[in-house]
Order: sequence, then C-alpha cells, then structure tokens
Amino acid sequence: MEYNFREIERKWQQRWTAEKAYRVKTDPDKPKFYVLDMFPYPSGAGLHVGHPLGYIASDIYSRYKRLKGFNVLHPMGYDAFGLPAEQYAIQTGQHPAVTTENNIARYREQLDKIGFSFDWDREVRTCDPAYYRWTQWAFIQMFRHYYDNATGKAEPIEKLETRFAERGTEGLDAACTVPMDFTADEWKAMDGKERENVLQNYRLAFRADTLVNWCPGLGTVLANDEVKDGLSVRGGFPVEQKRMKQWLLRVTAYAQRLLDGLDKLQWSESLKEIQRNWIGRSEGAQVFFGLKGHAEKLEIFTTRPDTIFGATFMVLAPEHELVPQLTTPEYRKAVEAYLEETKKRSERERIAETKRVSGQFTGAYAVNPFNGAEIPIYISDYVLAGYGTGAIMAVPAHDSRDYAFAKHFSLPIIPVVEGGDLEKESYDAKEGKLINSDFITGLDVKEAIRVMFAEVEKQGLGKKQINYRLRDAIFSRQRYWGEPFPVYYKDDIPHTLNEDKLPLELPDMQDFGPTETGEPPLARAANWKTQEGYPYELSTMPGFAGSSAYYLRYMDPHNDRELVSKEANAYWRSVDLYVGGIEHATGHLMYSRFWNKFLYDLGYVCEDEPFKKLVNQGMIQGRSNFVYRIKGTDTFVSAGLKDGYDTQEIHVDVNLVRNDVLDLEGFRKWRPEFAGAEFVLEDGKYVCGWAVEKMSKSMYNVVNPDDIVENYGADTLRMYEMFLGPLEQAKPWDTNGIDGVHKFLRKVWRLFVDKAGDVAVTDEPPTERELKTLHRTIKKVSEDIENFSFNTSVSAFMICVNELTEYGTRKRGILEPLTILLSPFAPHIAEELWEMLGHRDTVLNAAFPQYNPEYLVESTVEYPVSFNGKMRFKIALPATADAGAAEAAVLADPAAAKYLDGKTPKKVIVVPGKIINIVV
RNA sequence: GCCCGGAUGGUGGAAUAGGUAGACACGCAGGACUUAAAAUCCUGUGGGCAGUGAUGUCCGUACGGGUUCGAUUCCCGUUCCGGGUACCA
Repeated sequence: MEYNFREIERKWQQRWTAEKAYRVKTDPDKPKFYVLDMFPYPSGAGLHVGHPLGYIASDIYSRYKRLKGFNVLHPMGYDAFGLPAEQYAIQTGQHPAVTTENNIARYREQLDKIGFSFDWDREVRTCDPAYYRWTQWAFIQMFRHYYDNATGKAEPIEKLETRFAERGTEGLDAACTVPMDFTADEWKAMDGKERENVLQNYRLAFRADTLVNWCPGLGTVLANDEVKDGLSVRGGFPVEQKRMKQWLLRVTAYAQRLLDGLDKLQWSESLKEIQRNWIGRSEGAQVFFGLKGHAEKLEIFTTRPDTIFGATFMVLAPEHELVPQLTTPEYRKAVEAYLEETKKRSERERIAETKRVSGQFTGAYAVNPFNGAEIPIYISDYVLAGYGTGAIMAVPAHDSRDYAFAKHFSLPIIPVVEGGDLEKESYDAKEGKLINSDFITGLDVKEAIRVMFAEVEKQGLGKKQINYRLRDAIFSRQRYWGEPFPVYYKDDIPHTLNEDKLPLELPDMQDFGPTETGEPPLARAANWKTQEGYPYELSTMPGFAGSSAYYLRYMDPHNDRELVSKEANAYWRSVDLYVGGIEHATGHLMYSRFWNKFLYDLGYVCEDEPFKKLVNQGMIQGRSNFVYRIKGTDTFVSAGLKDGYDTQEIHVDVNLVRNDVLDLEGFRKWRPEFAGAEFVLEDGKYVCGWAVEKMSKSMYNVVNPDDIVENYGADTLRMYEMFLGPLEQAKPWDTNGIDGVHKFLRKVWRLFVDKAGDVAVTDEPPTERELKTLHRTIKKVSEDIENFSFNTSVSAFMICVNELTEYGTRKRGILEPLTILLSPFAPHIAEELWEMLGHRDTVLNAAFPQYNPEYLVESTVEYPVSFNGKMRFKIALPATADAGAAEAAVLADPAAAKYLDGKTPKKVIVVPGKIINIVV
C-alpha cells in the first residue's frame, strides 16, 4: 500500500464536510481563540500559490490551538463588492453579480482542495443584502453621532442639538469640518436646511464640499489610500484634485485614539510605523502674524517656534483665502498668472516636479510678532492648502524647502541655531544652541521650543496645537457595484432611512456601466426613490465599507436583529490572531479600527481594538523561466551555452519546466510557433534561465495550487509553502524542492506501513533513544508554532522522521503522538494514520502532546576546550535546570573534573541546557 | 530626501541574552537495486593548500574598523538590495 494522497485527501475532505467537523459554537466551558484571515476578493483569475500562504499558516495555528483545548473560531468569507469586481464585470460584459458568484464558486473549490478547517456555516459575503444591511446600519449610526472631545467618544447628535438650543457653540469641543461660532438664539433662528448644514459639520458620516481625488478613468472619487503617486491603485489611472460634494467619514476625530491604540497591539513594528506615519501627528504652535496695513492677522502653524527670529518671509498656499485681499495692485497680474499656472498643473506634475522651485511675491508684508520685523509674503504651491493653516513662516536657515526657495528668490537667510554650513544647505536638525534670537539666545533647541510654546500662549499670539496628516475618508463612489447609501433627500436635505427599512437593496440593473453625463449609474435605475417619492442617494459605498466590520459578523452571522449579539460578542470579543498582507496598512486596517472604536463608543462591542495580534505574510513572487532562441532561427540553446550565441530571451511557461530543465515535447506543443523547435543541449538537457518577477500571466510564471495538489497532494502543498522560508518574508515561489517535502510525507507513511503494504505498528514500549527523538520534536514544533516559525518546524519533523527511520521504529508509543503533532501541518495524512492506529474518532479530538523535560537531557559532556585559563563544556542538562543545578552538574561531571585537574573554579558561568564557561 | 528592514555555500534557508557557522531541504557527484528507465536507498558536497589515506591546516556570514579570551550575533563607518513615505511646515 503506497501513500495514495489523492484518495486519502478526498476521503477526509468529504468526511470533514459531511460531519461539519469544524463547526464551532460558543462554549463557556472552553477558552476561546479567534483566528482570522483577511477574506479574499474573488477576482476572475482564481487563486495562485501566493494566496493560500497566509491561510495555511493560520490554519496550522487554528488546528494547533484546537488541540490545545481552545474553542477556535476560524471563519472565511468573501469581500465581493467594489471596484475590481465591477471592472472585471465591465471587461467581460457580464453582470457583476454573475461574475462574483462564479468567482466565489471557483475560489471555494480551490480552497476546499487545500484542506482548511474553516467553519463554512459562518461564511459572509459583503454583497449579500443580509450582510450589507449591517454596513448600512453602521453608516446610519455614524450619521446620527458626532465626536465630543470633552467626553472623548461619539455622542448622539440630539445631544448636540440640545446644546445648541441652550448655549450655541459656547464651550463646545467637538470634531468638526470647520470651526463654528454661533449663539443659542442664532441656532433657534435657523431653518431646517440651515440647521442641517450646521449638523453636517459635526456628524461622523457627513457630506462636504471638499477637494477630493477624482479619477476620470474610473469615473469615481477615491480615498487617499486608494491613490499612490497621483495614480489610482486599481488600474493605474491618473487622479486629479477636484472640489466636489461627497460623503465622508470623520476618521480624523479618532486620530489620537488610533495612534494611542497601536501601543497595545502585537503588530510588527514596521506596520505600526506605517500607521503612525499615516496618522502623522505633529505637535506645534499656531501663531498669528500681523499684516502691514491690514487689521486681520495671518495664522500659521509651525513645529519650530524656536526659529521664529529666523523667519525672513511668509508663504501662503495659492488657494489661501487671504491671497486676493493681500495682493497689492502692482503685483495683481503676476499673482493671477501664477495662480493660473498652478491650477493647470496636474497633481501628478506637481508631485513629479517637487524639486522645481516656483512662487510669486504678493507685494504684502507680515509683521513678526516677536521683533516687529516686516517680512515679505509669497505664494507658492510647496505650501499645501489642506495641511495646517495653509500658511507658513519660512525659516530658510533651518528648513530645506524654505532654503531652496530663499536661494531661488535671493531672500535673506538668518541662522538662529548653531551648526551646519549654510553656504551649502539648511541646518534642519533639532539640536544645537540658539543664536540671534533675543531672549532665547543661548538655549538648547528643545528647551527653546518649550519656552516659545509658553511665550506664544502668554502673549496671546496663538496656542499650542496638534495637527494630523490623516484625512477624513471619502466615502462615496460613483459606481454601481457597492452598498447603496440608506439615504434619501427631501428638499436637498439628506435623511437616513429608518432601521426597519434595511437593507436598502441594490437594484438589479443590466446597464450598470458609467453614465455619459458623469452621474453615478444608479441615476439610470427606475424608481430609485422612497415610497413617498423622495430620491435616494445615487453613489454607493467604497470597497472598505464592507470589510470594516466583517470580523464582528462572523461571531454571529445569522442574526437578523443585530450586527452581533451581546452574548456572542462578549464570548468571542476580538480577533486574537489576524493574518494578512501588509498592503492593507493604511486602508482596511485603519478603517476597521476606526469602525470598531465607533461601535465601541456606542456600546455595541466590548473591545476597542479589533485585532490583537497581526501577522503579515510576505508576498510570494513569481519565478520566471527563460529559453534562449538563436536570433533568426528556430533553434534554442541551453542556458549554460547561450553566451556563445546571439540569442533572444523568451519567457517560457514555468509549468513546462521542472528543476529548471525544460520539457522539450511539452514546449513544442505549447505554441504552434515552437512546433518545429530544435535544441542545443548541455549534458543531454535543456536548462532554462530564471529570474524573480511579479507573478503574472504575461510572465508565464503563475503556479496554480490545484496543479500542485493534483501532483503532490494538499499536505505536500501545505508543508512546502511553510518550508519555503520565514512566513513574513517575501520570497519567490520555486517548485524546485517540493520533492523533498513530498518525500518526507512518504517516509512518514512508511513508518506505519511495511514493504508488504501492511500496517505494522507494534505495542512494544519505546526505548529511551526513541523517546528523546520524540520529545525533542514535540518541544521544537510547539515552540515554533507559537513563534510562527513554521519553516523550522517542518525541518524538525524531517529530522525526527529520519531518526525514527534509522531506528526502524514502528511503535505506537512514538507514532501516536507524532501523528497528532503532524496534524496541523498535514491534516489528511494525519487523520488516515490516526485511523490506522485503530482510532475511530478524528485526530481533532486528541490532545496536543506535552514534552517531558527528562527526555531532553543530553548524555555526556560533548567537548572540552581549554584556553587562557578558561574552559568551555557543552553539558548534559534538562531544559528546566536552573543555574544552580547546572553548576552542580558541571562540577559533578567526571570529564569536567578531569579538566579542572583538582583546581577549584573561580567562576562558573552557566546557561541552562547550553554552554558553560569555567574560569579557573 | 526621510523612516524602517535586510545582506550567511551552486539554491531556499538554519544557528543571534556572543560560545562547534552552514541544521533541514534542493541541486550536483559517486554508488546500490534494475535488462533499462523511473522510483527508492546509501555516501560525499563552503573554499584554498598539504597528504595515497584517516587527517591536518589556513581562509570564510556584503565591505572597512572597534569591543571581547571568543563576533554571523554588540558598537562605529561604507556599499548594495527591499519596503514605507514624501514639498505635512
């Protein structure tokens, strides 16, 4: 009986499905553990071998935790709404509902072959009305709440209305779009529309007329994380800044909490750093500068108030509201020309030309509040309207951008901090002593900053202020394939639907493409209005809406009264382990945390952070293969000989190549143009060249997991993906070497089955040597799983099986625990072997074996080395031995005694289980 | 530009509270079995030099320094590679 992985895997997959072996229920008697994968976007291309990497790792961990006695929630679903699904649908001319359904079916088929322990009864799909009613519900809650900085949480909007009626905005500290100031009487005098406009300024889901990322290629606006280098992340279309009225989520209200929360999370430092940078907290001072000949003041933001004596000019963003007012008649023409020029430059050009210095003097002067100096006011597009106040004091001596500007316009450069060489460049470092700075001269920079913060407030020139780079999330998309907003308009005032009207279902439209007028596709939907005839919102929600709370829905997926019941949420709480790609750092992982914190404020969830521990699996890159055609011929030359010819490098399908050796017949059949190919071989083989590239169809380097499963089995695929290297590291997929893992599983099989094909397990008691091998493996494997070091645990298995094979071990006492140990990695073969051992229950019901430290004792001193009066011994110690016990063991060891030669050691340095230094 | 990682045989990678560098696997070479091939198994495999040989010896963890009895590991500097971010004041 050979290791027939096809039959074994089919058998157990069917049995797990039939028995619903991985179904999980809340169980107060067991500790819970929630393991989550980032659910996939069901694209048309299907899964390649890179996709399951994280799923395999989380599946191993889930199975391990189950064996350790935890009640493990390990669900899976589909992120099925959004741009890529819609783009794919438009390209193929099919309805997105149809393509999505097909793609999901294909994904499911592929996933099932790999033997995951998902509880499929909990599957969610973001495009399912029963699911997205809770996305709409959350939106309504955000619409009905505002963020009160005084209480530090979201509060009902009614509370704000009551406050306005009683006191107006007096004493209000709430997150808002623009600061407002009105009295109770003024509020009472407002009509419904005016009041709503005020409330929109505070609601957590709100409409605003702001600069947005408009992508003409996709016909929609995009959030900041969906744009990179001026291009859309999806599709790579140019994106421009445009003023439009859009729905937004007031994510910035939570900026500080999103930042603080990171400290509690077990995420990689690099991921936390990305989020910290994205939030971009900067502590500085708001300072008002006087304006020569004007009553108004000019408000600026600076993180370096200590350098205020070195400010030699001011710069305003071209869009700054004071520009028209400040510009003097003689400069009006030049200023208008500059404004015209900057308007024409696209966002992309502006980014590409960041080194180019441009700007225009306005003719106006500001007055430095500390020394009365009159300094010229410029406009320039290196100052952004959207950050701080859109105006800066320029200190060319200590800011590189100001420096470049000053050099270009020959403006004075006054050093106020010692250090650096101002002939060459500015001195930006926050260290050194202040000079030329009146009362702060001689202070250290850090001290000077502190003094100036205090001084600015004392003199009433401004106050300390914290700015964030984080922007509110643009939440509407002018597309079809997304959640409809539960919003209708009455006299142009937005109203949310009553919760009992949810879900508001997406109308089934055959013509779902972009409209010619630029309106969203829903504009074409018949009867897209309430029963009373009020029109619904035409935009739909963005891709991240559906993925922001899916982890909560898995806790209680069939509840039609709540997103998640209090009981289910109190039991499962939050995700203990989240595995997924780092590309979601500034998107999904930010929005989910925001969404969760909001629901936490409202008391719907009991944890304020959704994902306790997060592991980023590295991307699997493609490994392409090449053949070398001699130019102008049909002859292909092997890689080792190609230097002797003038050749052309051609990508060849990696599935025609094994261990870099080309399947010649397969190649001839691959494409008609190669049917007559001739080959120049080396050592009778055609060796291909290779390179690491992105995995893509055009490089012919896509490896489909189905093919691997077909040829080697799911267990081999699972173990090989883990063996490939550290989980978090990016690495190329390389099928070379998969034989080694497959060979390992066959060796495991042969421990149970003899040459004649019979199960040959004995009940003989194991020897000490066999037990040592087993317990060492148990220790190594369990520690490695806890540390996510799956590649080294696979190695540990290989060493173990090599040793057992050498001993000829077929003993139940060894093989039984080994089977359990192996089951998280290779569950199918483990189940089969478990059954062979005579167990009728599944290996799942077993307990993970514990190692016994007694069997980890090494037998003798391995080697003594003597130098300079010190000796080193590797000695035999239980892993649990403390320093005292280890020292005693050394002194008692006859070999050590021999080398000590009767002398008393001065000092014994002991590392239990490891190395001992003896200083004689 | 700034921030964060990383660099170990022909290849993927082990080993870092400093202590036998190269586990495990691939590949390669040789051998066994076989009419043959595949599969399987065994042996060898960082490099140089010396030796018939067991073996000995020197050099080796990107490069240059430093600390230490001892450095892949710690410190300083340099080069290259990967990722994030970018007129954010």
